[in-house]
Amino acid sequence: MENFSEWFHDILEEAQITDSRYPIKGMSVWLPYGFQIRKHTLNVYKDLMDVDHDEVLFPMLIPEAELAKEGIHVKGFEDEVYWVTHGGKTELNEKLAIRPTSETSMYPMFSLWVRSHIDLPIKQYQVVNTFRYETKHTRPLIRVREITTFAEAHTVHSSAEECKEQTDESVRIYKAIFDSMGIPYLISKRPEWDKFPGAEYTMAFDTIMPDGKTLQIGTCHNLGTTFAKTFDITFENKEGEHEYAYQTCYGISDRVIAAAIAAHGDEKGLVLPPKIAPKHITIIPIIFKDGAEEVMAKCSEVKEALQAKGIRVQMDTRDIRPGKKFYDWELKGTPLRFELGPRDLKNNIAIIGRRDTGEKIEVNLDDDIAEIVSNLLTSIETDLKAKAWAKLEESVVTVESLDEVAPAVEDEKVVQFYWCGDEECGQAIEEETNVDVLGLREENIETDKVCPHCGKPAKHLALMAKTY
RNA sequence: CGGGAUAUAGUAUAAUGGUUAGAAUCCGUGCUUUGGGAGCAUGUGGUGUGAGUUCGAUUCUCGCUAUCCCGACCA
Repeated sequence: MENFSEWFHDILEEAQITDSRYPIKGMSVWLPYGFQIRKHTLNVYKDLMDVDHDEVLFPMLIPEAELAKEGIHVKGFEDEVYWVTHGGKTELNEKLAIRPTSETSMYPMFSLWVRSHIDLPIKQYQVVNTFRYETKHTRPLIRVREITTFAEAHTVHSSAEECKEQTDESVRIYKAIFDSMGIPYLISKRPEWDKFPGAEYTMAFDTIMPDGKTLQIGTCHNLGTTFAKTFDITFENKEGEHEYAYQTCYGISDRVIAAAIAAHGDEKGLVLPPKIAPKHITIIPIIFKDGAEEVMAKCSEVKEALQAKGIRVQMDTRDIRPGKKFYDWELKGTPLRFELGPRDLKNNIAIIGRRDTGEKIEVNLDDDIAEIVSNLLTSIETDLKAKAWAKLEESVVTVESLDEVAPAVEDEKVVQFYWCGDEECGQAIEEETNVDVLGLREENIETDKVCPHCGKPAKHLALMAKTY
């Protein structure tokens, strides 16, 4: 995969994930196969969130006055908001923003809902589309103008400690999501100048794409009382005093799917982790004129047996040569393939092929095939994850001087270095190297290293990379 | 948003200021096939959009839209 950009663009079309020919820049269509992947990804998300969050749905339009209330926040988004200015031919008295994110849509309502500490915490999430007028070159799933799958959670708490705990918990939830899809990640605390507009601090997940650039795939923001002050979210505490509520928000998007595709794919196409694969296994009957009925009957029997055990199974009965079917499902990334022809039937065996390793396993038709398949799916999940993590770890190199940054980045690496943590120094480093500081991988550590820019004692381990 | 390039069939492409825009692939139909991308026959389908130059524009010029590369910004 020497040209990731091209590979990614082609695979989305060939595997029928999205059709990016929709005539608006940065907006594309989810095709049935891609939609299935998206659905299973959302199920992973929802299963984890539903444990102690409530799913809700807020309106997409936000009055200009609400959006403008939080000065720092609005400044972060002002250049990328779409506006609704007319209703039919009538110009609206007040422009309506199409949500670029939902804080200003949700928090005025939170203000009405929160009265006392009894009402807290509130933990809600919604899966919606959001819109951002991107000026940069857009890229399906990675940089789009309509984020079709914006899964955002918002919580309200009665103390700063609880807020901090929630942010830690959010990080744990996101780890679980990425782990179940085998997506490797780097967690870092974003630098001051790159945190979510209005947040106290931002914990971010970045993955490394095959071209060495990082992709932000999830963020957890501790909002403190910034938004509570702006939107007047107050509660009466146990002592009968009114205080501002503490909030967090955290979100993931379509990019998770982009990351899964990029993390596991190969020259033959997609390699989908079982959790999000539309089908776990494709049964390919090998049909000749003679014995076709028997082969089909056995295949159907296997299909039903697998289905009964909750395995997502399909049978490819198209009247084309088997080789074509093999290529098709390899391209689409189905984790397993089950081949059965007259010759096998005579020997009472079948072949199961693994998409990730190409390995072919002979099974006896009297064996518990559902059991074998389940076990294979589990090892595929484990192996994909291990392979992707090994690649990520290989991609991170430690540097001691800024001169080493450019060659490392040229070599498609992410660099980590010991840093003093001063904002001014960080900005200077970004300017000098023309590489972004992702953030702090480890904070306030004991080290005798010095900052490669200013020479002051280093306090943190920081990450730098070319970013998407 | 600044600099550069591109736009021909579903896809990737060839050609042309003037009769009917060509081959591939894909797709449809028929027959023979089917253990790693089948063969033959036959058929459908095309110059992004708006204006200008011109007797005549897919071709030349400009705007718009979209796509690709580089930069600033951003998730």
